[in-house]
Amino acid sequence: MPPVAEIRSALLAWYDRHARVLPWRSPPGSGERPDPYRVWLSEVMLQQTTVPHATPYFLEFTRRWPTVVDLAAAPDETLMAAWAGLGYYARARNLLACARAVAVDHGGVFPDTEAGLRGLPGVGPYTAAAVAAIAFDRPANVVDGNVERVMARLFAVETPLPAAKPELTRLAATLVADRRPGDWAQALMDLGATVCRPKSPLCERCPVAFACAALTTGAPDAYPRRSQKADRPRRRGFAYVLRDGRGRVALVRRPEKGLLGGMRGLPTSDWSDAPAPAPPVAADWCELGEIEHVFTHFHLTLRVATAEGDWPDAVWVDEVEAAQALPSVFRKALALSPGPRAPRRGGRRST
DNA sequence: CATCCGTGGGA
DNA sequence: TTCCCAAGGAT
Repeated sequence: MPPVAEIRSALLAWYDRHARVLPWRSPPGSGERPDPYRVWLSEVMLQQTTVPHATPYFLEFTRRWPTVVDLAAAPDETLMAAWAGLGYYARARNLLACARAVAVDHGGVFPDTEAGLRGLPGVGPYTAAAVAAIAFDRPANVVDGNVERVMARLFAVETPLPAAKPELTRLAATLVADRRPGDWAQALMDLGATVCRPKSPLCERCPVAFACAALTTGAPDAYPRRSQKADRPRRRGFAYVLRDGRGRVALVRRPEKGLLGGMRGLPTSDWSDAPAPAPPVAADWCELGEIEHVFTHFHLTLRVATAEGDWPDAVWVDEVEAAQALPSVFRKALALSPGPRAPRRGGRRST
């Protein structure tokens, strides 16, 4: 049997000394509950996203929309533009849907239970547990990638991920208690982020090394076991930079669902594994080169062509503002293309 | 249960 | 260069 009480007190003591200062966090042991809106917003932004990447977005969002009711009133287009660059754009659509649900169905107040939170758009098992624990002091079992890794090592779980997930969740549940549930959840995640790291874990600094089964194997970084990854195919296509000669570029609104759903983007060809097709609109095209971009499940090689001309259903947007509101893949494409104020002849060649 | 969905930083 | 993957959720 693992020394549950010792593990808990050792990790909480460590957290009291080493908790990171983060804009959405209240100091450990302060007894001060952080604003549920800020906790929820930070948790959604941090889904599959690093703290350094999400932090400036969090500060800007809370500056522009101090409460969930403010956020609920934001126009879709404005919200999506503010999210541009953060990735996983379904999160932004769900964020707005969730804010509106809280504003309309819950009187602007977040549900204070895990079950209540779970029913909100974009709030899954992890986020519901995290908000319940951190904002409402509920003893929820908060299991993210960090916690899974810590459990896999602490108990030397041999089952590979993702199959091990239920087992890791059960193990994490054995450590949850009524005392300081919010701090406990954050302590576990901080430990995973800073000490029990995916690579090169700092076991000599670990407050629960005394109980770690993976450490005794001599290769703690070999946990969690993982089943083999599928390799990413490569797709090819065109992006089209159409200008009106007055500092504006043509953008299209992408379909609500699917890749980069609901975001504005440059007009493109289809992206397939076949060679990229020629530009479909008659114009004097100048090919500028290509960019590489990596999505979650495929590599993309995008050839960028530019011309003056029109495009079906395009909206014309000032180029500087446009770049700001675009997903990264289109920012790259736009950056490749010289703007009207810095004209450049010829194109770059790839090889 | 498998697949889809971004991005950027580090080793 | 290439590979890994980070505070997941929806379908």
